[in-house]
Amino acid sequence: MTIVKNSELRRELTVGEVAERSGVAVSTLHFYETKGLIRSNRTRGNQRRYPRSVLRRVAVIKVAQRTGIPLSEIQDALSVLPDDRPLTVEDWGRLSENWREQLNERITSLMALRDHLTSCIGCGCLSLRECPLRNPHDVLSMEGAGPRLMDEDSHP
Amino acid sequence: MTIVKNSELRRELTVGEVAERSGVAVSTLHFYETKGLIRSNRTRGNQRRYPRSVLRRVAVIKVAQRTGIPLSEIQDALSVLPDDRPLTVEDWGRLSENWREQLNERITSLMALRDHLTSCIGCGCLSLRECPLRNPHDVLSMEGAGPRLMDEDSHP
DNA sequence: ATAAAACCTCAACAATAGTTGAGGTCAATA
DNA sequence: TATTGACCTCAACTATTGTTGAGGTTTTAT
Repeated sequence: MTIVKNSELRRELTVGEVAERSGVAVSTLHFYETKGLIRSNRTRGNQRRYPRSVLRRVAVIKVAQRTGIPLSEIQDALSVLPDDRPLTVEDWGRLSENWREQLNERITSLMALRDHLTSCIGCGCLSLRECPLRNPHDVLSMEGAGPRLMDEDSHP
Repeated sequence: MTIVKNSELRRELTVGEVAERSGVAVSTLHFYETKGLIRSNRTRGNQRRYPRSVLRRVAVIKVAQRTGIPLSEIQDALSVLPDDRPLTVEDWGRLSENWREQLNERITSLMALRDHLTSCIGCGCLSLRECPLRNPHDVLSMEGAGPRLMDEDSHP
């Protein structure tokens, strides 16, 4: 237990403090600010000062990134929230419900891929008509314009 | 059923043909070649000609990409394989076993995240000591230097 | 009061995964 | 043979997610 000095109970945090406590680099916090993901107040000397709620905001950003969501979408989602107070249960619920949905889709897609990868060890990816990894109407078609059907004559 | 002309049974494919059949852009094939992922023979006029096996190679690259593996690693894996003949069952087995392992880890990680996201709707991410998304020794510590423990005093 | 540590902006750079365009050549068809 | 579509190289550009460094200012501690 460290003794907490009075000065450390102040309401606002410097970038360095936010960086240390959130685990992201100072440069990243600057970057997030340019992207509109976080916001800061400035001292008269133009230095950033953050409300403590920024820590939770950064944590949310990191969680969303881990689900594979790009910063632009995170920004969209966060933009409807206040950035001057901690999230409420309702705030968080709206965010996470949406993200959980996307995450679920990604997981489902990856699991399908894994299963096909597993079964394709058996087929050796040699059988055109049976291997789902080589069939445009199965997994590969799930993302963009995937590989097309290949000819049987490409076999040895 | 289209009638296949004799000239279409030739052994080598042009970039345009590979692009069309594999579903990737010509520029991407050029790019893959600079990265050592595929290789081409050249005509006397310096145009690329590919053995048909390149189609399977490109398909494998696309599958690996979907699992989240970067091109550099795909290149490493493919570099031990011949690029002048189709993959055998053994070739494919070696590749996919390794990639399936990585894919499994990603899936496991994302599922843990999803579960925490779900349970955190209930906790509203307000309870510092209970929410695993905010605890550095749980999920967040699984990838790099994640967010650190936050103060209780960041609550309203 | 002064020095050190932390902060500021802005531009450039890094890695990944490509795409686009300019300027010129090759090959297949009429 | 002439033309047209496909091809060639190379450089520059796109987007994402940041990091690094130069040159200068503010804050904090002694």
